[in-house]
Amino acid sequence: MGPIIGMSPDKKTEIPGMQEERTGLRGVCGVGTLPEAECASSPLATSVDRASGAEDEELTNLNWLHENLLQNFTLGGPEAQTSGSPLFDIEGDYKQNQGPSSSSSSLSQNRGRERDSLKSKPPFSFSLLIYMAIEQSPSKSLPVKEIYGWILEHFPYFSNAPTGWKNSVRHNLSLNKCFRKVDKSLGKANGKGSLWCVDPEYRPNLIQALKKQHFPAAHAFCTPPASPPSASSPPRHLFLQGCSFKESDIDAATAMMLLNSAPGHHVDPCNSDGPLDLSRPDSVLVSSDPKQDHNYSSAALQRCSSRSSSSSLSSLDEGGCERSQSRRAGSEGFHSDEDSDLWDERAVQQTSRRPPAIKWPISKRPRREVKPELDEELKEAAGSLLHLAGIRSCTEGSKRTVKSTKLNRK
DNA sequence: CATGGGCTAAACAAGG
DNA sequence: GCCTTGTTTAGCCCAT
Repeated sequence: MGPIIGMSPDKKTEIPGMQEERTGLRGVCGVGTLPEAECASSPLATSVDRASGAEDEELTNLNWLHENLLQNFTLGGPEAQTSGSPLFDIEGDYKQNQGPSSSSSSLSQNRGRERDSLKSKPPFSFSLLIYMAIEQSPSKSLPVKEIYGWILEHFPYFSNAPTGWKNSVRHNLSLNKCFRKVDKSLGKANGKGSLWCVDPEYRPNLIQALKKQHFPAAHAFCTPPASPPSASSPPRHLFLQGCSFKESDIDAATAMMLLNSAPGHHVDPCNSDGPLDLSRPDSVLVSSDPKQDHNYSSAALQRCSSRSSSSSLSSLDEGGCERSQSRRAGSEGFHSDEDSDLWDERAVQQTSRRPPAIKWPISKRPRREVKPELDEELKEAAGSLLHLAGIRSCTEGSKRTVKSTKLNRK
């Protein structure tokens, strides 16, 4: 598939130590302390790779993760909230939890973390960065310049980085089928450049990419919960490596998408509070020219029928193929609002390891038949995802820490 | 080892 | 002419 990339830009520095760390910790976290029922209630939790059995299934439990990990990590303390600087680095907190004597110098540690955050790349791929930026915008569409601005604002790393990252951003926007140009007449009326928005049909795949960045890494923190999960209040801010988010930031968008997938909870991000009606086929520049369907999309089309969802990219394939084919069948542009919404539902269900053979008849499937319990489950899933933004980043920071530690040893 | 994902760099065109 | 934006290509590294 293609466009979605759930990999971090700094993967080159963080990944090598990941596997051994994960395997090393897996033995620790194998203790079955995770509540099972919540796993079933979270569509997202079930989407993680569970091929290795019950142990892994327990590890993918979202509620266990955020209810325990977030208790251990200071996600959004008062200091962090006021500073608003991207200083979350799980290393410090992780070590604080490991060691008894490190809690006295948290202020200096935070300053050190802030310095680190300026040096280290954010744990998101450019696709996800763009996705976050766009989803955070009120109109769910941004010009390139504002995408730059958002990235700079949330990831100060790039302010000191060479300008090549802007090229990468543009490259992603152009090449990644997840992003679409908005018709100038409907969007930015003056000035050059177009507005860019997230293709609603690819949104679930972006979610999954984001998710898959979250979950596997969370294994690194699979320490048995020291205390039973409590209904602690969720963090208000999530401080990631290299960036800071309010809870309402990026994963609020993600959560909103999950909520969108819930029957009766549709909030069209492109229509909600902006003038753009992206559900209209004429509101988005979509070319049927096969020439434009290059690279990612064409690869996606080629692979979509054969590959399993072993990666976030392949998962995007699943969605992209269907849409690409439908596009080639003549339906240019966005699906109707209902179509994309239905597709979202299907995507969420597919991530829930529903047998892939099931294909809902789009035109016949009842919409808006709200089952309250299902609705609540989806809401919970959205909430879980909110928390996971911090958790995954915690693990990224941890992985980075472990890696650097090993390098230092060498 | 092959394949694919992701990043980076570069060139080029178009428009302001 | 310069800058920004958008597209395209190529190459590299890394994980699977």
